[in-house]
Amino acid sequence: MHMYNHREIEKKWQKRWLNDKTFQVSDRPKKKYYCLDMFPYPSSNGLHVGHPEGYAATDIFSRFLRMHGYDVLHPMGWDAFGLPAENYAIKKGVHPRETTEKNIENFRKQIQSLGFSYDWSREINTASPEYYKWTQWLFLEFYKHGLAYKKKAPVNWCDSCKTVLANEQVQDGSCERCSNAVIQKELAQWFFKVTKYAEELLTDLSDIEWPDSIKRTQQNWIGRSEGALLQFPLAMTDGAKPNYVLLHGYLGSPDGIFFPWLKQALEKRACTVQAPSLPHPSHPTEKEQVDYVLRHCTFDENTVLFGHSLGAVVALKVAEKLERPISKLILAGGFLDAHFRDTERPFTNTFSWKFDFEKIKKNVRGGIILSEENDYAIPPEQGRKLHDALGGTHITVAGQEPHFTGTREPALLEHLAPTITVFTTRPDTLYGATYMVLAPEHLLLKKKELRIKNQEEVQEYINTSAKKSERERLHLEREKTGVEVKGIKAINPVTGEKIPVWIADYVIASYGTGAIMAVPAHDARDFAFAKKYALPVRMVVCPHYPAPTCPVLDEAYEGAGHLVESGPFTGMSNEEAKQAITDSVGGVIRQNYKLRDWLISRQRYWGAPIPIIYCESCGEVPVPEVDLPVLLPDDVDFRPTGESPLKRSGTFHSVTCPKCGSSACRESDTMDTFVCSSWYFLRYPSATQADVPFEDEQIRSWLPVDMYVGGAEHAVLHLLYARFVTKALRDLGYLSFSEPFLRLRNQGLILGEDGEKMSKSRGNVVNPDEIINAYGADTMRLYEMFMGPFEDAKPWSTASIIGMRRFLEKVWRTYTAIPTNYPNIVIPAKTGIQTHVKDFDTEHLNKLLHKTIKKVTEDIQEFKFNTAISALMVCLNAFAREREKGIDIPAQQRDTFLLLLAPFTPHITEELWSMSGHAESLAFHPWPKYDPTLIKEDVMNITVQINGKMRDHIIISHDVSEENIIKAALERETVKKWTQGKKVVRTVFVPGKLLNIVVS
RNA sequence: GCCCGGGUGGUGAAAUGGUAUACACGAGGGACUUAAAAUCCCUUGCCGCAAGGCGUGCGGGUUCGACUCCCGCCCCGGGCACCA
Repeated sequence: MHMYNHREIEKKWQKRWLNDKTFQVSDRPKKKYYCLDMFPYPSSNGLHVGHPEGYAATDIFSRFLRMHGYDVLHPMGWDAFGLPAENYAIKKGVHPRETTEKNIENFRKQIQSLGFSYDWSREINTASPEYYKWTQWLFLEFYKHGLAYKKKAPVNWCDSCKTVLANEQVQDGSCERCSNAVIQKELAQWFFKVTKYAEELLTDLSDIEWPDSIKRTQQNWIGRSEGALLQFPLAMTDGAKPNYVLLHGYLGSPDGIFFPWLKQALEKRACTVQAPSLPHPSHPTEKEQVDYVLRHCTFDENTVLFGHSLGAVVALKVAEKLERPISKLILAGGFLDAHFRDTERPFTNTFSWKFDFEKIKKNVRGGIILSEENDYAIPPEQGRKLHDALGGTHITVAGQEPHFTGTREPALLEHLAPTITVFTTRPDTLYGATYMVLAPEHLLLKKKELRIKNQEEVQEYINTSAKKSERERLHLEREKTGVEVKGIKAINPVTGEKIPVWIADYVIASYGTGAIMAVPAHDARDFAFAKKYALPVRMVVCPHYPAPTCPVLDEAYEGAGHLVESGPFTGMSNEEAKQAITDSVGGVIRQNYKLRDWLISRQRYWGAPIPIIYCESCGEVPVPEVDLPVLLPDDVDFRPTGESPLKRSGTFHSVTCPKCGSSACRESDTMDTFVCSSWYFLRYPSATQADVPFEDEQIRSWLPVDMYVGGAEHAVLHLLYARFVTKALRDLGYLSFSEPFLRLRNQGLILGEDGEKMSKSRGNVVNPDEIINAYGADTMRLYEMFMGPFEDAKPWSTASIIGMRRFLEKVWRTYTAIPTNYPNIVIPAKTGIQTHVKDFDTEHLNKLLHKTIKKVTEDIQEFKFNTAISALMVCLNAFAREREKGIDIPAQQRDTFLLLLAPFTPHITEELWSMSGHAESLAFHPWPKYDPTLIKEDVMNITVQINGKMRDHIIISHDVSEENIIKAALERETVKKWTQGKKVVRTVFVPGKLLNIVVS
């Protein structure tokens, strides 16, 4: 017999599990459970004590489930791309591939030294070409379906990391990685269309079992609010009124979709509108329709020619044939050839599809091309082609309905007539709107025809706010600033009143429409601004209606009430008025989200290259799937310059176009590493398959993930992205479920001994290797699980580990009969137990054991590992006391206890299990069941309270009635002492537990 | 400013309407030992000789009874941050 030697035992079992492939699962599970850890970034610091906390929890859970007969998929892999390896390369000149490989080796060794039951045959590495080939495939799938797109936009730029960042990676206006201030830069970048799933990402939260705090964080991040789009015509001090020619499309008419609404809105602005009904809308021919327009409509230098869908094609042809130039050409959902996304249309051969763009450009002074982002018929490149041919402005907007088929399309009106469109959650306060505010970046300010009188002042304000970093805006910007835009006024659509237009950076360009109607009486921010610049405050919602006078406001009133000073709506409740006022001005109710599309381009080297090629003649060309992976070249100078390092690799950068063969270049940005980690859980089941990213059958067998464990810091990063990718892949037909992770648990942070977050600079980092070496993996696992509630942050204490080690040594002693230094068995005098009691106290200890089974089983299911361990300790202490008395624990009870302990400390339990004569591993042994009849106590211990204070206990059998218990209680000396000379007012009896006697 | 989590012995913590402090660390005492370590036993919220009183951040409330529920505050931690 030996002393407990953790080094020997742990090495032995770890080796055996690996050699025997104990934890490899089959591809065809009978009863599946997918238990997943967030895979680590293999940093050069090695494992941190925070890692094993989550890994121990999933390991306990996996082992527990295996003992319940589940086939548990429990894999591990490496989130291996990322900045630290690259930064290290810059500093030390070691290639990131080399560092990463070394770090992975180290991580694997460390993780294996903890005896986790991973299926190592499914290990994945996101930086391997076998993996990132499929990350690139994912990008291409998204690209093909309009979920990946490139656009020029103001983006977050970290000048120290020399790369752009996603919104989710900006914290307090600073870079998440290096804390450098983030500035705004206008760059063309790749985005994933997360916003398409905003609503679903929000509502599906109710289907998953996640911590409420994470759900709430995601909810807030998605930031849905319901409001109205309202349009304010602009009144310019001079300038002629345009007259409009509106052309409908295939199967359309001037009475269809948005045309009546649009016509009315333009006429309200005192413009003339011609909206001809084009001949044969269901069998349109070019000649007939174009001639019809030329014959029936009049054109002059103030004409704005508008065409929707096929009407846009007619408009182009009309513009080509005009004799005099017109003011403007506006095309919505237009196209240049008859290739549609959905079906063929019958006018393919009745139009010529040849355009004289020079002539058209000569005949129109300006042009606007509007693409609809969810267009079901017109592919996005049509808008781009039109723009290439015509110039002017090309804008992709969200229509009310795909392909601008809503009955009201505010986006169109906005571009047809000078208009400010606002999003407001308070359309009920429209009568109180006394001024407008545009964000400094608002497109309207770029329009020359506005004839802004203080252009210089306005431009200066725009410039200064553009220069401000996010952080500056945050820190020195409680005080609002702004400049009035002189020379234009907005018209309040209900009062007809002309109100001033301001620009101010308290309005954010990227939210809503980038413009607001300011209602200072009912919005705190507008109120502060109005006070500063002496703008009128008009109260229109009063909480005291119908009081004759409303209170004078010294702050904004944002609560509910009834409308006052609001024309026909006066007296209506403000909630009702929201819809009523919106309708009366032709506005639309709309949901708005704070969520932005996910910016995935990174100007860095150590990531998956974006598989796009730019060809001089074909433009943007996706790399054909057969050419994947686009390999990351090794011969690269990684120094960050702000330009992607890949651009400087000649072998990588210059290529030939896969479509036409002419010279082209590759996209040189790489993908955000979060793209790699947004789908890795789909890969594990098919980890070794080279021909597909994930195999159908495997997906059906194993997914979705049943239990997912990791840190809460990913609440709006990884966890949101993975949900998005899952939904997108479902819509592309690859998956049949909508949520990737059914249950989620977050481990709490392990703090340093000083109670602060562990960090190198604080010097409070604990190295798990030393702990494992000194105390053993089992002790380490047990300690991390015993520290406190799994989800709470808790400070590390090396001194406390000894308690866990003592517990395991006690287990060892109890099972191996290795004597303590006690020379022989001595019965402690105080207990008064007779020496002839040599039998296991079956009755009492069996009860305790069965209570322990119940407690441990329930606690593991609820991730309450700390109390489960404490229950195991209580049970063992009782066993050990028996052993102290020289009494043997019967084999059945000994085995049961080992099985309960096994998920927590697998090495020592396997060893003791085999020493007890079991040939098979206990990893798949059925989990013990408890006997409910054994758990019941046969006598009740009733607490007796007097006036709610505990005074006495009575021990009494179950069959005694309440009445008799009260009687018995009142006869007790201790009770009498309190009831003497008092009257019993009432008694409260809790069966089996407590009796409260109320006296006065 | 808004949202979330938390505040219980010397320490990590347990108890989610019914005996406050299970389990563990630390501390003190004892047994064993030439001695130490290990082990085993006892004690360990505060005041008090005791009877008893007080006690879960603070102040109120609901209740026969509150760490637990409600209202108002204070402090600590985390997240969001001019989102119309």
